[in-house]
Amino acid sequence: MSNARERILEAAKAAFSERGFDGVSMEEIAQRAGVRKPLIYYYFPSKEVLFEEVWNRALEELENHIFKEVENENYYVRKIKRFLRAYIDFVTSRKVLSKVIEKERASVLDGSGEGDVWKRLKRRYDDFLNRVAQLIEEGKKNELVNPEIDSQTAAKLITEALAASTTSGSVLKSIESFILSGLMGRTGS
Amino acid sequence: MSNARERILEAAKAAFSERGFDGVSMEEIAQRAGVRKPLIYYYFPSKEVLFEEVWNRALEELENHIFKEVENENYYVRKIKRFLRAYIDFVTSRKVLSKVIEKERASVLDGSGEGDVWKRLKRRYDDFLNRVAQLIEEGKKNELVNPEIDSQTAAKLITEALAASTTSGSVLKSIESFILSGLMGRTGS
DNA sequence: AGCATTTTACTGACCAGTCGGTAAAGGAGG
DNA sequence: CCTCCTTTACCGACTGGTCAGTAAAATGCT
Repeated sequence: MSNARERILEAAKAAFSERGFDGVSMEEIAQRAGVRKPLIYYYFPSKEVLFEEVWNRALEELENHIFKEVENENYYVRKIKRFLRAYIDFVTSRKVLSKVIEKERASVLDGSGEGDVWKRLKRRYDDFLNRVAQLIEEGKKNELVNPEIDSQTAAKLITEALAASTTSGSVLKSIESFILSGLMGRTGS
Repeated sequence: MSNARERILEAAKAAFSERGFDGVSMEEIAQRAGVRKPLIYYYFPSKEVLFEEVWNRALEELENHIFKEVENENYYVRKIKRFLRAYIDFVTSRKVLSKVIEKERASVLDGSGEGDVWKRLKRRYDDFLNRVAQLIEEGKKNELVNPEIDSQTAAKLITEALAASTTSGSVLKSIESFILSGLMGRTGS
């Protein structure tokens, strides 16, 4: 088993999280991995594909962390609270991964990337968003989430908002109650 | 009065909004402005400073649009509703400007940019964030906003969430009520 | 076992092209 | 002539990516 490939991925993850896709050169990744640049191309056909694997791994870890915590809980209010707590926990404890996503989400989502790779990145993120939307939809069926709220929009809004909360521990409770009230409340017009 | 400078800024704005700071070359900006590249350097000392002016203008327009609508309203609930509506209106009607901000906000905020310029960009954005936080603080004084909520965090969260809502018209009401409930509600733990 | 061959993991040297940025010289109007 | 705007021509550094080659490990064959 080659650990060079893994070291490259690790270095790429760190680099992309600091400066984003365009801000990082293959040479930099190679140096951080303690490897010559052509070796990266031995394992990955292009910079884009390398980023794709970093991106997919980040989303997979995020999904695992969040939905594992949620699936064995049947009472919806507890479920959504667990979801929020797990999300916040992920963002604060796995900052590197979170920043990879945060830095490129805007570019991935508005689909300005022209190659196949960027389309796949977008699909992957949309899948994640759909799982969150499904969770909200479930709350509407249980009549615990405001039915006026569009699930897709709420999913986008919540994930975006939570990603921004890399702030320290004490304020997290307020984030949680903020979103919770937003979902359930009915203060509109 | 030279309109070349203005054409350059306009072209830069459009380009940066599509591909972000690192994704755009000075040559591309020059071509889109119908100008040779060195002319950009006649008006702007560097790519960073050019971006700085685009960034500052975007934030200034956003602030004007938002706070102009708010300042002559004294009843707080109407005030915050106007704020949200103006924000959503800006995001949906001035998409180019919104995207400039959205694409670089993560990089600007985590301060990985090393030069003076990036520090100034961050300061500028923090100022904007503080004005939003002040608005929320005002709601706490009027006992209309949940006092558990940290204003700074809420400001970050709301702006981040609103920026993501480039979706079409019908869902905007639900975004508004979502955030409104989040601010006022008290469903926490 | 021992030898030959293929595969794996890796590197130095090097592309062609692009990057941000510059020096110097027009061209136009006063 | 001078000053302001604009261009032509160019630079060194760096970009993503390629290629020929290699040490060592795995495999096949006898």
